[in-house]
Amino acid sequence: MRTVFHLDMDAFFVSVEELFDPSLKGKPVVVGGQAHERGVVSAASYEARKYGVHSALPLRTAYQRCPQAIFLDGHPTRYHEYSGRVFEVLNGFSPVVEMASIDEAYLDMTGTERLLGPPLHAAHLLHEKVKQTTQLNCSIGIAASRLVAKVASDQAKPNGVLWVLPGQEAGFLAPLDVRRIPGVGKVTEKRLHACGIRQVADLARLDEAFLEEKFGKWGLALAGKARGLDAGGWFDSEIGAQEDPKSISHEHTFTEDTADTGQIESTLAQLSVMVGRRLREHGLYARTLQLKLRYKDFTTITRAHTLDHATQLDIEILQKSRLLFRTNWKPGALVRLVGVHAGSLAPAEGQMNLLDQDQSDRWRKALGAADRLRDKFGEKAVSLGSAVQGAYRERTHENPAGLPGKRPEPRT
DNA sequence: TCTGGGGTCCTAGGACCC
DNA sequence: TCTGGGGTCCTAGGACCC
Repeated sequence: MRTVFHLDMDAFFVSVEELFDPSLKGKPVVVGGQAHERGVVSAASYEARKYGVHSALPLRTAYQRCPQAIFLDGHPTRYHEYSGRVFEVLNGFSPVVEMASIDEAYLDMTGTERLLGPPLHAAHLLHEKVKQTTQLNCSIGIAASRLVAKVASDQAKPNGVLWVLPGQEAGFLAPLDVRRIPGVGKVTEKRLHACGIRQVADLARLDEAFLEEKFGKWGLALAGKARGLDAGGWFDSEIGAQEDPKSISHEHTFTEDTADTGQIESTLAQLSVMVGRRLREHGLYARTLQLKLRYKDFTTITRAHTLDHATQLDIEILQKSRLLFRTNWKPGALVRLVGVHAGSLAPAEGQMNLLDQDQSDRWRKALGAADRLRDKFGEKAVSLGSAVQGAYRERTHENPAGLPGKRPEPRT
């Protein structure tokens, strides 16, 4: 029998902000941007939640509901720093720790009893230690599966510990709304309601065949979840098994919708550089590049292209995403968002002829140098995209095929 | 309600191959 | 000729999570 902890920080971003500005305590605080900006709430203080403000709510709506709230842009580097501190504490409690996101983690506590005592005791020690080293509150769920531990930490909020005893899983879940099951979102909830299923108990009563017929592969997993099992999908994976990312992407929503190709393509250049850089950081190469385009009316298209080799080079990423943009954009249509996505990632670039290989090596060295400059002097040290764009223009003159030629040498 | 940005996983259809 | 069947790859879209 496994013992799993799920630890979730309470109102994480807001709580970190309060550490740096104690005057925020007890007030309605919204992290995510200014009240009039495009964007959504990243985190809301419990005070703000009383007015119906919650994460993912548009900032403008949050303002309508709670005009007296304090709106903050937030400090991502501080959040990462505190997330790291939490991780250090967790590492002292179990060798098997997995940060599931910036503010939550799973710990496999199986076999820690001799050292830390029974689960509830260990959880209280952990809760204390987190508070002591970060001054932040968290909630902890304890169960035999990841799924139930996660639901338990949710029920324990704020600042609580909840243990679901082995054998009690179904009973614990039964009275809860189906929406509490991770993976059941707005759409699935509605479909379940349409079938008369509102609580987990209703779900557990149904037979698997019915759920599979109605909801496919997902329905089958759902049947297991209703009984507290880590049935299928992500929850079934080992805790702490950290794998390479499967995709890397960056996107940007314009402050105002635009049909200016210069603006859109220079944004594509910036996004391409960011994607290329992340690929190099991970030592990964992408074979599929994808453009994302969202229009004024929010209709969104994605257009992908698979290369015959894998790449981590900014220019190649830009070339493809720009081509996809030029061939798929409805001319004149106002664009709200553009994105660049790299998929089919692998740790090597695959077969390439020697000439291309040589060119590719030189680019990689130059880009590595640019990355280090940015590390040292900040993101603006190497003008984003313009170097690549310049190189691209030269290249198109000399070499219309866009294949690596003798020049240009990358400018950094 | 005027809707971010970074991900994961699933579905479904078509191409292509044997 | 009126039509198979499985496997794999690619593309597009969508649900969901924090």
